[in-house]
Amino acid sequence: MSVNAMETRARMNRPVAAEDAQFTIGQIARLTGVHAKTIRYYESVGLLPTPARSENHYRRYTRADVNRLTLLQRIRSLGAPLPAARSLLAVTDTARCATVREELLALVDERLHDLDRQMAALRKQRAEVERYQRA
Amino acid sequence: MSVNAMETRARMNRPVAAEDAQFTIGQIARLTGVHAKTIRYYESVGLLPTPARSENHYRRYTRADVNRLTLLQRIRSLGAPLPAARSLLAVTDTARCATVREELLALVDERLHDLDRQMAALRKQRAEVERYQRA
DNA sequence: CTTGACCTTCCAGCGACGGGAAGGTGTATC
DNA sequence: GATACACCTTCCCGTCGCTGGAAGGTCAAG
Repeated sequence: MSVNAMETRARMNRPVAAEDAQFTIGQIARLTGVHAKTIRYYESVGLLPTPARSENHYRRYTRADVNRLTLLQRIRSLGAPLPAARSLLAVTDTARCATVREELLALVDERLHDLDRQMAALRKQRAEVERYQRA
Repeated sequence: MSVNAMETRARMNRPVAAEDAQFTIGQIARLTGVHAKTIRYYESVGLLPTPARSENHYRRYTRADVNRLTLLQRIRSLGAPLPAARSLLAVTDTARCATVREELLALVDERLHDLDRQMAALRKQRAEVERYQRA
């Protein structure tokens, strides 16, 4: 079955308004760039809520799930371990937008700092290696 | 037994010239900053040669082992995976100093490049997060 | 009817160690 | 000599964040 056919079917099975459209796991995988396997894993460790199921037992995801997964993916790309991602996602569930923004900025800045330090150390090593032959 | 006592004993057991002094695993761990566990692991996967043993079955390491381990540790700190480290160490076993130096420099530069790209991506994300609240 | 793309569950393994058990060895101190 | 303690040995299991693969169900198209 093609992606288009799938999306058509999804719409046909449940005639819904655009904002609570449903997606299969493969569809949100393509939408977010996160592998289906990884999505199931995130669910298994409680980072994503257990989704509703269709009659054929397929997972059905909503826009909200897509958003959450997108945010999760970004947090992960900052190098934050899953426990940190978990607590940050917990914040987004309860707190205001500004708080989330601050936490994200803090995470980004911390990571930038970290990379800075790594690069400094590397440049030192580079100089050392350059002296290596002469020594 | 203290470290000093250990070193004393090592010298007493085998009266040797300074350049083929022997070390226990704990001693080279302290010298190189690599955990004893990690050293045993490196040996188990063939990154370090199987060392000689004392009569009490303790591993005995030489200056050469210390050097190799130090190099290995540096390669690892560049983020190279163990297979890459393995092949680079293989180079050091057979090739001339200049070759090793070039390989190391290539590794460092590659890593620096990588970090650069990461930082650029992060700064882009940062800008996005800053716009996040206003949107 | 078959092909093929999806989806499901479950179990195994990766890299690079780290923790901890169970036991041998060495020195220092009582 | 007994004991305490640091060190060493092998062994096997656990970690993190997935990823692969087996074995099977479901759907649409040719």
